Amino acid sequence: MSREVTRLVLSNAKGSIPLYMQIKELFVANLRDGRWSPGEIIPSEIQLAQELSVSQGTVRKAISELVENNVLTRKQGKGTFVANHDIQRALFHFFHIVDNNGQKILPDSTTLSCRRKRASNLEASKLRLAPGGSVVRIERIRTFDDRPTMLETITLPSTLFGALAKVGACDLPNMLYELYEKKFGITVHSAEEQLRAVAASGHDASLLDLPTGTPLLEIERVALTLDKTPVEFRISRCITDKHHYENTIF
Amino acid sequence: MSREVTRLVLSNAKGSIPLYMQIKELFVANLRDGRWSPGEIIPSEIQLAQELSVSQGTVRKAISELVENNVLTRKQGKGTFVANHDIQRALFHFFHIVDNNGQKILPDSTTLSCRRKRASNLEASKLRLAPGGSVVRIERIRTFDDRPTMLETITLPSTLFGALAKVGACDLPNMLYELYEKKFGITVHSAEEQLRAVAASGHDASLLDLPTGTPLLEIERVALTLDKTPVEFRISRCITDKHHYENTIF
DNA sequence: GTCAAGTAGTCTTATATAAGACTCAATGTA
DNA sequence: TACATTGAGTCTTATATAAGACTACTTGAC
Repeated sequence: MSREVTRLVLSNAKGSIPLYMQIKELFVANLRDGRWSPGEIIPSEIQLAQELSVSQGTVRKAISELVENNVLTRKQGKGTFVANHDIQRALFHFFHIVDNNGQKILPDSTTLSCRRKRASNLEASKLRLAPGGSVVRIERIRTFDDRPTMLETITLPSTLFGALAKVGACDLPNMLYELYEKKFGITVHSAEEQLRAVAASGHDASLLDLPTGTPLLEIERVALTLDKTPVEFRISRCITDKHHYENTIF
Repeated sequence: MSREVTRLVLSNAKGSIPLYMQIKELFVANLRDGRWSPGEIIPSEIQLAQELSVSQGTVRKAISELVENNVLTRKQGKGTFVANHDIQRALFHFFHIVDNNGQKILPDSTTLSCRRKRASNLEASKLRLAPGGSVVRIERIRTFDDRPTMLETITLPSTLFGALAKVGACDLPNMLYELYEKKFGITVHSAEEQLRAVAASGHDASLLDLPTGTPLLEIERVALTLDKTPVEFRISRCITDKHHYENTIF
Protein backbone atom coordinates (compact mmCIF):
# COMPACT_ATOMS: atom_id res chain seq x y z
CA MET A 1 0.00 0.00 0.00
CA SER A 2 1.57 3.25 -1.09
CA ARG A 3 1.94 5.91 1.54
CA GLU A 4 -0.15 8.58 -0.11
CA VAL A 5 -1.08 10.39 3.06
CA THR A 6 -1.92 13.50 1.17
CA ARG A 7 -3.49 13.28 -2.25
CA LEU A 8 -3.90 16.92 -1.48
CA VAL A 9 -7.09 18.73 -2.23
CA LEU A 10 -6.34 21.96 -0.43
CA SER A 11 -8.15 24.92 -1.86
CA ASN A 12 -6.88 28.44 -1.62
CA ALA A 13 -9.71 30.09 -3.54
CA LYS A 14 -11.13 33.45 -2.52
CA GLY A 15 -13.86 32.62 -0.05
CA SER A 16 -12.60 29.19 0.94
CA ILE A 17 -11.80 27.86 4.38
CA PRO A 18 -8.34 28.89 5.61
CA LEU A 19 -5.52 26.57 4.68
CA TYR A 20 -4.61 25.78 8.26
CA MET A 21 -8.15 24.59 8.99
CA GLN A 22 -8.19 22.34 5.95
CA ILE A 23 -4.89 20.91 7.12
CA LYS A 24 -6.28 20.43 10.61
CA GLU A 25 -9.22 18.48 9.21
CA LEU A 26 -6.80 16.38 7.22
CA PHE A 27 -4.83 15.58 10.37
CA VAL A 28 -8.00 14.64 12.23
CA ALA A 29 -8.87 12.30 9.35
CA ASN A 30 -5.41 10.75 9.64
CA LEU A 31 -6.12 10.05 13.30
CA ARG A 32 -9.66 8.80 12.78
CA ASP A 33 -8.60 6.39 10.04
CA GLY A 34 -5.67 5.10 12.04
CA ARG A 35 -2.95 6.37 9.75
CA TRP A 36 -1.55 8.10 12.81
CA SER A 37 -1.74 6.05 16.02
CA PRO A 38 -1.51 7.11 19.67
CA GLY A 39 2.03 7.51 20.93
CA GLU A 40 3.40 7.68 17.42
CA ILE A 41 5.51 10.54 16.18
CA ILE A 42 4.11 12.45 13.22
CA PRO A 43 6.21 13.86 10.37
CA SER A 44 8.07 17.06 11.15
CA GLU A 45 6.53 20.43 10.48
CA ILE A 46 8.88 21.10 7.60
CA GLN A 47 8.24 17.71 6.05
CA LEU A 48 4.48 18.18 6.29
CA ALA A 49 4.83 21.65 4.87
CA GLN A 50 6.65 20.28 1.85
CA GLU A 51 4.15 17.46 1.32
CA LEU A 52 1.26 19.91 1.50
CA SER A 53 3.02 22.70 -0.40
CA VAL A 54 2.46 25.30 2.30
CA SER A 55 4.82 27.05 4.68
CA GLN A 56 5.92 25.66 8.02
CA GLY A 57 3.94 28.35 9.86
CA THR A 58 0.68 27.19 8.34
CA VAL A 59 1.27 23.59 9.38
CA ARG A 60 2.34 24.94 12.75
CA LYS A 61 -0.96 26.70 13.28
CA ALA A 62 -2.92 23.53 12.44
CA ILE A 63 -0.80 21.51 14.86
CA SER A 64 -1.05 24.18 17.55
CA GLU A 65 -4.81 23.97 17.64
CA LEU A 66 -4.70 20.20 17.98
CA VAL A 67 -2.16 20.51 20.77
CA GLU A 68 -4.54 22.94 22.44
CA ASN A 69 -7.25 20.23 22.35
CA ASN A 70 -4.94 17.57 23.78
CA VAL A 71 -4.96 15.67 20.50
CA LEU A 72 -1.25 16.07 19.87
CA THR A 73 1.68 16.91 22.12
CA ARG A 74 4.88 18.65 21.17
CA LYS A 75 8.36 18.07 22.48
CA GLN A 76 10.94 20.62 21.54
CA GLY A 77 13.91 19.10 19.81
CA LYS A 78 12.17 15.74 19.43
CA GLY A 79 8.99 16.04 17.48
CA THR A 80 5.21 16.07 17.68
CA PHE A 81 3.36 13.00 18.95
CA VAL A 82 -0.19 11.71 18.98
CA ALA A 83 -1.48 12.03 22.55
CA ASN A 84 -2.17 8.83 24.41
CA HIS A 85 -3.71 7.75 27.67
CA ASP A 86 -0.69 6.29 29.41
CA ILE A 87 0.74 9.46 30.80
CA GLN A 88 0.01 10.88 34.19
CA ARG A 89 -1.69 14.00 32.90
CA ALA A 90 -4.21 12.02 30.88
CA LEU A 91 -4.88 9.82 33.88
CA PHE A 92 -6.31 12.58 36.01
CA HIS A 93 -7.70 14.45 33.08
CA PHE A 94 -10.74 12.16 33.21
CA PHE A 95 -10.73 11.37 36.91
CA HIS A 96 -12.00 14.15 39.15
CA ILE A 97 -12.49 12.44 42.49
CA VAL A 98 -9.92 13.61 45.02
CA ASP A 99 -9.73 13.34 48.80
CA ASN A 100 -10.65 16.25 51.03
CA ASN A 101 -7.02 17.30 51.35
CA GLY A 102 -6.87 17.72 47.60
CA GLN A 103 -4.66 14.65 47.18
CA LYS A 104 -5.15 12.96 43.84
CA ILE A 105 -4.85 9.23 44.38
CA LEU A 106 -6.18 6.64 41.96
CA PRO A 107 -8.36 4.05 43.66
CA ASP A 108 -7.91 0.32 43.26
CA SER A 109 -10.66 -1.46 41.41
CA THR A 110 -12.28 -4.87 41.70
CA THR A 111 -14.35 -6.13 38.82
CA LEU A 112 -17.62 -7.74 39.94
CA SER A 113 -18.90 -8.79 36.55
CA CYS A 114 -18.31 -8.29 32.86
CA ARG A 115 -20.98 -9.73 30.59
CA ARG A 116 -22.78 -9.23 27.33
CA LYS A 117 -26.30 -7.84 27.84
CA ARG A 118 -29.14 -6.06 26.06
CA ALA A 119 -28.94 -2.28 26.36
CA SER A 120 -31.47 -0.55 28.59
CA ASN A 121 -33.33 2.38 27.07
CA LEU A 122 -31.04 4.81 28.86
CA GLU A 123 -27.91 3.03 27.72
CA ALA A 124 -29.12 2.72 24.13
CA SER A 125 -29.98 6.40 23.99
CA LYS A 126 -26.68 7.54 25.50
CA LEU A 127 -24.64 5.29 23.20
CA ARG A 128 -26.85 6.00 20.16
CA LEU A 129 -27.68 2.32 19.69
CA ALA A 130 -30.92 0.67 18.63
CA PRO A 131 -33.14 -0.14 21.64
CA GLY A 132 -32.11 -3.48 23.09
CA GLY A 133 -28.85 -3.51 21.15
CA SER A 134 -26.03 -5.68 22.37
CA VAL A 135 -23.66 -4.17 24.92
CA VAL A 136 -20.96 -5.28 27.32
CA ARG A 137 -21.76 -4.28 30.87
CA ILE A 138 -19.06 -4.11 33.53
CA GLU A 139 -19.63 -3.62 37.22
CA ARG A 140 -16.82 -2.81 39.56
CA ILE A 141 -16.04 -1.40 42.97
CA ARG A 142 -13.31 1.13 43.54
CA THR A 143 -11.62 1.46 46.88
CA PHE A 144 -9.55 4.18 48.49
CA ASP A 145 -7.37 3.02 51.38
CA ASP A 146 -9.13 -0.36 51.40
CA ARG A 147 -12.49 1.26 51.88
CA PRO A 148 -15.13 0.67 49.16
CA THR A 149 -15.98 4.17 47.95
CA MET A 150 -17.29 4.05 44.40
CA LEU A 151 -19.58 1.75 42.50
CA GLU A 152 -19.26 1.84 38.73
CA THR A 153 -21.44 0.46 35.98
CA ILE A 154 -19.76 0.72 32.60
CA THR A 155 -21.59 0.03 29.36
CA LEU A 156 -19.85 -0.46 26.02
CA PRO A 157 -21.26 -1.23 22.54
CA SER A 158 -20.60 -4.87 21.63
CA THR A 159 -19.86 -3.81 18.07
CA LEU A 160 -16.71 -2.15 19.32
CA PHE A 161 -15.86 -4.09 22.47
CA GLY A 162 -17.45 -7.52 21.97
CA ALA A 163 -14.21 -9.33 22.73
CA LEU A 164 -14.30 -7.97 26.29
CA ALA A 165 -17.25 -10.09 27.32
CA LYS A 166 -15.33 -13.30 26.63
CA VAL A 167 -12.93 -12.61 29.46
CA GLY A 168 -15.79 -12.52 31.98
CA ALA A 169 -15.19 -10.99 35.38
CA CYS A 170 -11.50 -11.24 34.79
CA ASP A 171 -8.70 -8.92 35.73
CA LEU A 172 -9.59 -5.69 33.98
CA PRO A 173 -6.98 -2.98 34.45
CA ASN A 174 -7.56 0.04 36.62
CA MET A 175 -7.31 2.49 33.75
CA LEU A 176 -9.81 1.37 31.15
CA TYR A 177 -9.16 4.13 28.62
CA GLU A 178 -5.63 2.89 28.20
CA LEU A 179 -7.08 -0.57 27.50
CA TYR A 180 -9.57 0.79 24.96
CA GLU A 181 -6.73 2.49 23.19
CA LYS A 182 -4.22 -0.34 23.20
CA LYS A 183 -6.48 -3.35 22.67
CA PHE A 184 -9.35 -1.87 20.68
CA GLY A 185 -7.81 1.11 18.91
CA ILE A 186 -10.37 3.47 20.39
CA THR A 187 -9.16 6.74 21.83
CA VAL A 188 -11.41 8.58 24.26
CA HIS A 189 -10.92 12.25 23.63
CA SER A 190 -13.67 14.03 25.53
CA ALA A 191 -16.50 13.26 27.93
CA GLU A 192 -19.78 14.77 29.06
CA GLU A 193 -20.65 14.31 32.70
CA GLN A 194 -23.88 14.87 34.61
CA LEU A 195 -23.75 15.00 38.40
CA ARG A 196 -26.60 14.42 40.82
CA ALA A 197 -27.16 13.58 44.46
CA VAL A 198 -29.04 10.31 44.91
CA ALA A 199 -30.03 8.05 47.81
CA ALA A 200 -28.17 4.74 48.09
CA SER A 201 -30.31 1.83 46.92
CA GLY A 202 -30.30 -1.47 48.79
CA HIS A 203 -27.82 -2.79 46.24
CA ASP A 204 -25.54 0.25 46.63
CA ALA A 205 -25.84 0.09 50.40
CA SER A 206 -24.80 -3.52 50.74
CA LEU A 207 -21.83 -3.20 48.39
CA LEU A 208 -20.59 0.02 49.93
CA ASP A 209 -21.43 -1.02 53.48
CA LEU A 210 -23.76 1.89 54.18
CA PRO A 211 -27.31 2.45 55.42
CA THR A 212 -29.86 2.49 52.61
CA GLY A 213 -30.75 6.05 51.66
CA THR A 214 -27.31 7.52 52.35
CA PRO A 215 -26.68 10.41 49.94
CA LEU A 216 -24.31 9.44 47.12
CA LEU A 217 -22.81 11.51 44.35
CA GLU A 218 -23.88 10.02 41.02
CA ILE A 219 -21.79 10.76 37.95
CA GLU A 220 -23.17 9.83 34.55
CA ARG A 221 -20.52 10.01 31.89
CA VAL A 222 -20.62 9.58 28.14
CA ALA A 223 -17.13 9.23 26.68
CA LEU A 224 -16.58 10.38 23.10
CA THR A 225 -13.97 9.91 20.43
CA LEU A 226 -12.48 12.77 18.45
CA ASP A 227 -15.38 12.72 15.99
CA LYS A 228 -17.95 12.80 18.82
CA THR A 229 -18.98 9.15 18.59
CA PRO A 230 -20.11 7.89 22.02
CA VAL A 231 -18.10 4.80 22.95
CA GLU A 232 -18.70 4.36 26.67
CA PHE A 233 -21.51 5.10 29.10
CA ARG A 234 -20.58 5.02 32.76
CA ILE A 235 -22.52 5.55 35.97
CA SER A 236 -20.45 6.05 39.13
CA ARG A 237 -21.92 6.34 42.58
CA CYS A 238 -19.55 7.73 45.13
CA ILE A 239 -19.41 8.25 48.87
CA THR A 240 -18.42 11.84 49.47
CA ASP A 241 -17.63 12.12 53.15
CA LYS A 242 -13.87 11.77 52.68
CA HIS A 243 -13.69 12.59 48.97
CA HIS A 244 -15.25 15.01 46.54
CA TYR A 245 -15.52 15.79 42.85
CA GLU A 246 -13.24 18.62 41.83
CA ASN A 247 -13.77 20.94 38.91
CA THR A 248 -11.83 24.03 37.94
CA ILE A 249 -13.46 26.64 35.75
CA PHE A 250 -11.12 28.86 33.78
CA MET B 1 -1.13 61.75 34.51
CA SER B 2 0.82 60.84 31.42
CA ARG B 3 -0.21 57.70 29.62
CA GLU B 4 3.04 55.82 29.96
CA VAL B 5 1.56 52.38 29.62
CA THR B 6 4.87 51.00 28.65
CA ARG B 7 8.01 52.26 30.26
CA LEU B 8 9.27 49.23 28.49
CA VAL B 9 11.68 46.89 30.17
CA LEU B 10 11.50 44.10 27.63
CA SER B 11 14.63 42.05 27.52
CA ASN B 12 15.73 40.08 24.53
CA ALA B 13 18.94 38.77 26.03
CA LYS B 14 20.20 35.24 25.47
CA GLY B 15 18.55 33.18 28.18
CA SER B 16 15.68 35.53 28.88
CA ILE B 17 11.96 34.86 28.82
CA PRO B 18 10.46 35.09 25.31
CA LEU B 19 9.25 38.51 24.27
CA TYR B 20 5.64 37.47 23.84
CA MET B 21 5.53 36.18 27.42
CA GLN B 22 6.95 39.39 28.82
CA ILE B 23 4.32 41.27 26.85
CA LYS B 24 1.61 38.99 28.17
CA GLU B 25 2.69 39.71 31.74
CA LEU B 26 2.63 43.41 30.97
CA PHE B 27 -0.95 43.11 29.69
CA VAL B 28 -2.01 41.20 32.79
CA ALA B 29 -0.50 43.99 34.91
CA ASN B 30 -2.50 46.52 32.90
CA LEU B 31 -5.66 44.61 33.77
CA ARG B 32 -4.79 44.08 37.41
CA ASP B 33 -3.98 47.74 37.95
CA GLY B 34 -7.11 48.91 36.21
CA ARG B 35 -5.40 50.62 33.29
CA TRP B 36 -7.52 48.37 31.07
CA SER B 37 -11.10 47.90 32.27
CA PRO B 38 -13.67 45.23 31.40
CA GLY B 39 -15.57 45.94 28.20
CA GLU B 40 -12.98 48.45 27.06
CA ILE B 41 -11.19 48.20 23.75
CA ILE B 42 -7.42 47.89 23.93
CA PRO B 43 -5.00 49.51 21.49
CA SER B 44 -4.68 47.82 18.13
CA GLU B 45 -2.08 45.15 17.54
CA ILE B 46 -0.07 47.45 15.31
CA GLN B 47 -0.19 50.30 17.79
CA LEU B 48 0.94 48.07 20.63
CA ALA B 49 3.68 46.67 18.43
CA GLN B 50 5.00 50.16 17.79
CA GLU B 51 4.83 51.18 21.45
CA LEU B 52 6.72 48.04 22.46
CA SER B 53 9.09 48.05 19.51
CA VAL B 54 8.26 44.52 18.42
CA SER B 55 6.41 43.13 15.45
CA GLN B 56 2.66 42.74 15.21
CA GLY B 57 2.96 38.94 15.30
CA THR B 58 4.65 39.01 18.67
CA VAL B 59 1.94 41.16 20.20
CA ARG B 60 -0.55 38.89 18.46
CA LYS B 61 0.83 35.81 20.15
CA ALA B 62 0.59 37.44 23.58
CA ILE B 63 -2.99 38.50 22.92
CA SER B 64 -3.89 35.06 21.55
CA GLU B 65 -2.95 33.35 24.78
CA LEU B 66 -5.04 35.76 26.80
CA VAL B 67 -7.96 35.21 24.45
CA GLU B 68 -7.48 31.48 25.01
CA ASN B 69 -7.94 32.07 28.77
CA ASN B 70 -11.06 34.18 28.28
CA VAL B 71 -9.24 37.29 29.46
CA LEU B 72 -9.61 39.15 26.17
CA THR B 73 -11.94 38.72 23.22
CA ARG B 74 -11.26 39.55 19.61
CA LYS B 75 -13.63 40.87 16.98
CA GLN B 76 -12.30 40.87 13.49
CA GLY B 77 -12.53 44.26 11.86
CA LYS B 78 -13.34 45.97 15.17
CA GLY B 79 -10.63 45.40 17.72
CA THR B 80 -9.68 43.48 20.85
CA PHE B 81 -11.65 43.96 24.05
CA VAL B 82 -11.27 43.13 27.72
CA ALA B 83 -13.70 40.30 28.51
CA ASN B 84 -16.56 41.12 30.82
CA HIS B 85 -19.35 39.26 32.54
CA ASP B 86 -22.35 40.76 30.78
CA ILE B 87 -22.37 38.49 27.78
CA GLN B 88 -24.32 35.29 27.46
CA ARG B 89 -21.26 33.08 27.17
CA ALA B 90 -19.77 34.32 30.41
CA LEU B 91 -23.12 33.84 32.10
CA PHE B 92 -23.14 30.09 31.69
CA HIS B 93 -19.43 29.80 31.92
CA PHE B 94 -19.77 29.80 35.71
CA PHE B 95 -23.23 28.28 35.98
CA HIS B 96 -23.36 24.55 35.41
CA ILE B 97 -26.83 23.59 36.61
CA VAL B 98 -29.09 22.62 33.72
CA ASP B 99 -32.40 20.79 33.55
CA ASN B 100 -32.59 17.14 32.59
CA ASN B 101 -33.37 18.00 28.98
CA GLY B 102 -30.09 19.90 28.77
CA GLN B 103 -31.86 23.27 28.67
CA LYS B 104 -29.78 26.03 30.18
CA ILE B 105 -32.11 28.39 31.99
CA LEU B 106 -30.97 30.84 34.65
CA PRO B 107 -33.02 30.58 37.83
CA ASP B 108 -34.62 33.54 39.57
CA SER B 109 -33.17 34.43 42.91
CA THR B 110 -34.59 35.80 46.14
CA THR B 111 -32.22 37.26 48.69
CA LEU B 112 -33.01 36.13 52.24
CA SER B 113 -30.33 38.13 54.03
CA CYS B 114 -27.21 40.15 53.40
CA ARG B 115 -25.27 41.09 56.50
CA ARG B 116 -21.81 41.71 57.84
CA LYS B 117 -20.58 38.79 59.98
CA ARG B 118 -17.44 37.23 61.41
CA ALA B 119 -15.90 34.61 59.13
CA SER B 120 -16.21 30.97 60.16
CA ASN B 121 -12.99 28.96 60.14
CA LEU B 122 -13.94 27.42 56.81
CA GLU B 123 -14.76 30.78 55.25
CA ALA B 124 -11.59 32.40 56.58
CA SER B 125 -9.46 29.59 55.24
CA LYS B 126 -11.08 29.55 51.81
CA LEU B 127 -10.84 33.34 51.48
CA ARG B 128 -7.37 33.49 53.03
CA LEU B 129 -8.53 35.84 55.80
CA ALA B 130 -7.53 35.99 59.46
CA PRO B 131 -9.80 33.78 61.61
CA GLY B 132 -12.90 35.72 62.58
CA GLY B 133 -12.21 38.40 59.97
CA SER B 134 -15.08 40.55 58.79
CA VAL B 135 -17.12 39.24 55.87
CA VAL B 136 -20.42 39.94 54.14
CA ARG B 137 -22.67 36.90 54.12
CA ILE B 138 -25.54 36.58 51.67
CA GLU B 139 -28.20 33.91 51.73
CA ARG B 140 -30.54 33.41 48.85
CA ILE B 141 -32.90 30.93 47.26
CA ARG B 142 -32.91 30.22 43.56
CA THR B 143 -36.02 28.96 41.83
CA PHE B 144 -36.61 27.24 38.53
CA ASP B 145 -40.20 27.47 37.25
CA ASP B 146 -41.36 28.88 40.61
CA ARG B 147 -40.00 25.87 42.46
CA PRO B 148 -37.29 26.53 45.10
CA THR B 149 -34.36 24.43 43.90
CA MET B 150 -31.11 25.87 45.19
CA LEU B 151 -29.98 27.36 48.46
CA GLU B 152 -26.91 29.57 48.30
CA THR B 153 -24.66 30.99 51.00
CA ILE B 154 -22.23 33.51 49.59
CA THR B 155 -19.36 34.92 51.62
CA LEU B 156 -17.31 37.96 50.60
CA PRO B 157 -14.42 39.75 52.33
CA SER B 158 -15.61 43.02 53.85
CA THR B 159 -12.37 44.66 52.79
CA LEU B 160 -13.49 44.36 49.21
CA PHE B 161 -17.28 44.32 49.45
CA GLY B 162 -18.07 46.15 52.71
CA ALA B 163 -20.51 48.49 51.01
CA LEU B 164 -22.77 45.55 50.17
CA ALA B 165 -23.80 44.93 53.76
CA LYS B 166 -25.35 48.41 54.01
CA VAL B 167 -28.04 47.57 51.53
CA GLY B 168 -29.27 44.69 53.73
CA ALA B 169 -31.54 42.07 52.22
CA CYS B 170 -32.19 44.35 49.29
CA ASP B 171 -32.61 43.62 45.67
CA LEU B 172 -29.38 41.97 44.66
CA PRO B 173 -29.18 41.15 40.98
CA ASN B 174 -29.37 37.61 39.69
CA MET B 175 -25.88 37.69 38.23
CA LEU B 176 -23.55 38.69 41.05
CA TYR B 177 -20.32 38.55 39.05
CA GLU B 178 -21.56 41.34 36.83
CA LEU B 179 -22.23 43.35 39.99
CA TYR B 180 -18.77 42.65 41.41
CA GLU B 181 -17.29 43.88 38.18
CA LYS B 182 -19.36 47.01 37.66
CA LYS B 183 -19.73 48.23 41.25
CA PHE B 184 -16.55 46.95 42.86
CA GLY B 185 -14.09 46.67 39.99
CA ILE B 186 -13.46 43.01 40.76
CA THR B 187 -13.43 40.57 37.87
CA VAL B 188 -13.89 36.90 38.61
CA HIS B 189 -11.72 35.02 36.21
CA SER B 190 -11.66 31.42 37.42
CA ALA B 191 -13.22 29.23 40.09
CA GLU B 192 -12.49 26.01 41.91
CA GLU B 193 -15.48 23.86 42.74
CA GLN B 194 -15.88 20.86 45.04
CA LEU B 195 -19.00 18.72 44.69
CA ARG B 196 -20.48 16.37 47.25
CA ALA B 197 -23.74 14.63 48.05
CA VAL B 198 -25.16 15.67 51.41
CA ALA B 199 -28.37 15.10 53.35
CA ALA B 200 -30.72 18.07 53.64
CA SER B 201 -30.59 19.66 57.11
CA GLY B 202 -33.74 20.83 58.86
CA HIS B 203 -32.97 24.34 57.65
CA ASP B 204 -32.47 23.19 54.06
CA ALA B 205 -35.57 21.05 54.21
CA SER B 206 -37.90 23.79 55.35
CA LEU B 207 -36.63 26.34 52.83
CA LEU B 208 -36.70 23.89 49.93
CA ASP B 209 -39.91 22.20 51.04
CA LEU B 210 -38.41 18.73 51.31
CA PRO B 211 -38.16 15.95 53.88
CA THR B 212 -35.09 16.25 56.09
CA GLY B 213 -32.34 13.95 54.89
CA THR B 214 -33.18 14.22 51.18
CA PRO B 215 -29.95 13.95 49.17
CA LEU B 216 -28.77 17.32 47.87
CA LEU B 217 -25.88 18.19 45.60
CA GLU B 218 -23.53 20.52 47.45
CA ILE B 219 -21.23 22.76 45.44
CA GLU B 220 -18.47 24.63 47.25
CA ARG B 221 -16.93 27.28 45.06
CA VAL B 222 -14.00 29.62 45.55
CA ALA B 223 -13.95 32.36 42.90
CA LEU B 224 -10.60 33.84 41.97
CA THR B 225 -9.34 36.91 40.16
CA LEU B 226 -6.77 36.80 37.40
CA ASP B 227 -3.92 36.84 39.94
CA LYS B 228 -5.49 33.95 41.91
CA THR B 229 -6.77 36.05 44.81
CA PRO B 230 -9.90 34.44 46.30
CA VAL B 231 -12.74 36.97 46.34
CA GLU B 232 -15.86 34.88 46.93
CA PHE B 233 -16.73 31.68 48.74
CA ARG B 234 -20.05 30.13 47.87
CA ILE B 235 -21.90 27.04 49.05
CA SER B 236 -24.85 25.94 46.94
CA ARG B 237 -27.18 23.08 47.81
CA CYS B 238 -29.28 21.88 44.97
CA ILE B 239 -32.18 19.50 44.40
CA THR B 240 -31.20 17.24 41.54
CA ASP B 241 -34.34 15.38 40.57
CA LYS B 242 -35.19 17.69 37.68
CA HIS B 243 -31.78 19.29 37.25
CA HIS B 244 -28.15 18.28 37.30
CA TYR B 245 -24.64 19.67 37.22
CA GLU B 246 -23.06 19.43 33.80
CA ASN B 247 -19.37 19.24 33.07
CA THR B 248 -17.64 18.66 29.78
CA ILE B 249 -14.10 17.33 29.75
CA PHE B 250 -12.07 18.08 26.65
C1' DG C 1 -31.17 58.31 1.22
C1' DT C 2 -27.79 55.30 -1.32
C1' DC C 3 -23.82 53.51 -2.62
C1' DA C 4 -18.86 53.48 -3.38
C1' DA C 5 -14.41 54.38 -1.65
C1' DG C 6 -11.44 54.81 2.23
C1' DT C 7 -9.66 53.60 6.86
C1' DA C 8 -8.45 50.85 10.64
C1' DG C 9 -8.81 46.77 12.76
C1' DT C 10 -7.83 41.47 12.93
C1' DC C 11 -6.66 37.09 10.18
C1' DT C 12 -3.81 34.32 7.25
C1' DT C 13 0.31 32.98 5.28
C1' DA C 14 5.27 33.07 4.54
C1' DT C 15 10.09 33.36 5.91
C1' DA C 16 14.13 33.64 8.85
C1' DT C 17 16.55 32.76 13.00
C1' DA C 18 17.08 30.71 17.72
C1' DA C 19 17.24 26.96 20.79
C1' DG C 20 16.69 22.00 22.39
C1' DA C 21 17.77 16.93 21.46
C1' DC C 22 20.12 13.45 19.39
C1' DT C 23 23.93 10.98 16.61
C1' DC C 24 28.35 9.82 15.89
C1' DA C 25 32.98 10.36 15.14
C1' DA C 26 37.23 12.29 17.11
C1' DT C 27 39.82 12.73 21.15
C1' DG C 28 41.88 11.88 25.51
C1' DT C 29 42.80 8.84 29.38
C1' DA C 30 43.32 4.67 32.24
C1' DT D 1 42.41 -1.88 24.04
C1' DA D 2 38.45 -0.10 26.54
C1' DC D 3 35.87 3.63 27.87
C1' DA D 4 34.37 8.13 28.96
C1' DT D 5 34.23 12.95 27.10
C1' DT D 6 33.89 16.34 23.89
C1' DG D 7 32.07 18.69 19.95
C1' DA D 8 30.38 19.26 15.21
C1' DG D 9 26.48 18.31 12.44
C1' DT D 10 21.71 17.81 11.80
C1' DC D 11 17.46 16.77 13.15
C1' DT D 12 13.46 18.89 15.72
C1' DT D 13 10.23 22.69 17.63
C1' DA D 14 10.13 27.73 19.31
C1' DT D 15 10.20 32.53 18.42
C1' DA D 16 10.09 36.79 15.70
C1' DT D 17 9.03 39.56 11.71
C1' DA D 18 6.63 41.03 7.62
C1' DA D 19 3.22 41.34 3.90
C1' DG D 20 -1.18 40.82 2.00
C1' DA D 21 -6.26 39.42 2.66
C1' DC D 22 -10.46 39.90 4.97
C1' DT D 23 -14.06 42.56 7.77
C1' DA D 24 -16.55 46.34 9.92
C1' DC D 25 -17.35 50.82 9.97
C1' DT D 26 -17.10 55.82 8.35
C1' DT D 27 -17.09 59.32 5.06
C1' DG D 28 -18.45 61.71 1.13
C1' DA D 29 -20.22 62.18 -3.59
C1' DC D 30 -24.38 61.85 -5.94
